This record gives sequence, C-alpha cells and structure tokens, in this order.
Amino acid sequence: MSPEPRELLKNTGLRTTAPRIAVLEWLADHPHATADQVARGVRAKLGSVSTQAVYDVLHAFQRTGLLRRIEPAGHPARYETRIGDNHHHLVCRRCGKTEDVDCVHGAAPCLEPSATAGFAVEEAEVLFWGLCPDCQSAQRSQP
Amino acid sequence: MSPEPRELLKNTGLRTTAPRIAVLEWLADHPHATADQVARGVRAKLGSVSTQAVYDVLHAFQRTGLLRRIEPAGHPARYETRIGDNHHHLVCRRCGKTEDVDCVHGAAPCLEPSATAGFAVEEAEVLFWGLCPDCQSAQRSQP
DNA sequence: ACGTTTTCTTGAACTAGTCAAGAAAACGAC
DNA sequence: GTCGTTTTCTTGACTAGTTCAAGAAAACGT
Repeated sequence: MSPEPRELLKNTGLRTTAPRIAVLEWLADHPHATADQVARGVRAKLGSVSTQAVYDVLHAFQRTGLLRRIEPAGHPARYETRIGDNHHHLVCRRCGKTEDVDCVHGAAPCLEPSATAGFAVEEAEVLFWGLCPDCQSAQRSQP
Repeated sequence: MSPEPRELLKNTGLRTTAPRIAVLEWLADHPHATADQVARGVRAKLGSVSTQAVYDVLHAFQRTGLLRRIEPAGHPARYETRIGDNHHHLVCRRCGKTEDVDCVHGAAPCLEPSATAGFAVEEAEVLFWGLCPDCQSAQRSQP
C-alpha cells in the first residue's frame, strides 16, 4: 500500500539507513506519534538508537517533505506521514490524542485569510480542540 | 474605550493588585505579547515583579476568560485581550510576530469538523503561517 | 576498495514554563 | 479602623522537550 520505505528514501535523495526505515515503518503503523513514541518503536525494532538520531531523522524527513509535524499547545509534537492533502486535526486537550479530519470546505479551505497584513502566507493550520472519548468518560468519573 | 482594569477585575471577582492592573494595561497596548514581554513591561511600570507573579496573573486571567493564550509551534506563547469573537491569527514562522485576522466564513467558521471521531469539540483554532513583512525583506538580503 | 559526505553516538545545554513553601497584601466582618 | 481568612506574590529549585557540539561510524559515487 504505502510506498516501500527504501524507495521513498531513494526518491527523496536521502541515504537509506536502518533508523530511517524503522521510523518510516513505525509512523506508517502509528500516525500522530510523538518523538518519544517513535524512539521507543524504533528501539523495539533495532535494539538501540540514540534520541538524537531519532530527532535528526524526523528533521530530515520534515525538511524533505516526507513528514509533517504538528505541535499542539501544551503537548509534545506529533508526526504524521499523511501529507499534501491539507487535512486538519482533532486534538484532545487532556491526553493530546490526535486524529485526522478531512477539510470541511473542499480542498484548500480556510487557506485565504481576509486580510494578510502584508504577510506571505504559506499554510493554514486548523486545530479542533476537545476531549477524546476516553477522556470524556475519565472526566465523568473524576472531575 | 477598553473597560477600566479595576472594573474588569472587580467584575471578574479577582482581587485588584498592582501587577494585575499593570498586566491588563500592558496587554491593552501590546496585544500578542509574550510572557517575557509582559514581564518586562510590568517591571518597567512597577519596579520589580517576579516571573512567577506574571505567570500567575496570566493564568488567573486565562481561567476567568479575561485573556486568551495562543501558542504557535516553535515560539513562546502569546496573550491577547481580544476574546469571544472567534478571530484567527497570522503568525510569522521566523520571528513569531502575530496579527489578528477576522474570520473568513462568517461568525463561527471552521467550527464544525466533518467527522469528530467521538471527540467533544469545544474550540476551533486557525493559524495562518507565513513571513511577516520585516522577515520577508530580511530573507531577501540573507537567505 | 577508497575517499568524501552524511548520519549516528554521547553527553551537555537551553528555553519556556511549573512546583513548592513561606511572606505579604487585599478583602469582608466586626 | 482592626482582625482573621483568603488570595497573591517572592524566591529559588526543577522539569520536559528539544537542540547543540564534537567526534566516530556508516553509506554512497567512482
């Protein structure tokens, strides 16, 4: 389904290394994972990988457009491989759980602010804040 | 124009103290200021105020709805007194400068995601990322 | 196989913000 | 006014998430 990690790396001009492949594989299975979760996942596959390596890999992927980083206020950043389709996110205020939401207003939605104040706008980011199902029930038991 | 700080505090049930008044005054003049900028501004007026006091004041105001906090990825949080009208923000990727944008699609815009995955959505946040005028010209001279 | 370039390891550092304990100031009742 | 309670402010240590720096190691192109 998703393109082979090795292929992806080659096409992007990045060297193929074990950590990179592992990161791609993990993120394919676990979208919206945090850097820490990625690190654990990768270590589970490869034995030991330094934290720095994970961050470097994530940065390289971001730079080359293989990955998108979302950084919800008050929560660690999360990474996803679904890119280029301008979708948005639901974020749980309590636990940070993140889900995709397709764009409401067609393809490029709120992409055009009414007045740009001279800014060169490149991207519109839409975050829906709320409580995920789990945290809703947790809230009910102990408010 | 803007309601008297003392009035505001009384109406909200908060005690009126010098730091609180100074924070409200500073933010009225400097919307989208960071906690650090607020601290400096308040210190300029009052002599010395602890960092913690500034954060406590900001938190109290947030809790009571006097203030809204925006936390653009990669930049320190910013605070604004314009609240309750669901407007959005332009943020400069480079320097973090933030400006208001009125909502594109009427009053409550993208407030309704297509599918909520069971989330109880309370708020929609829209951020337009780009380069502010200053950083555009800075970019041109040294890329 | 060789040399260059890129990536990974180790370990220290940094920023924005939080926690904790006590001193001080503001409100409400008398 | 003054007293007692409640809330706020000061000081200073601490944290999470991420980045910086230097060198060792691995991948690619020839």
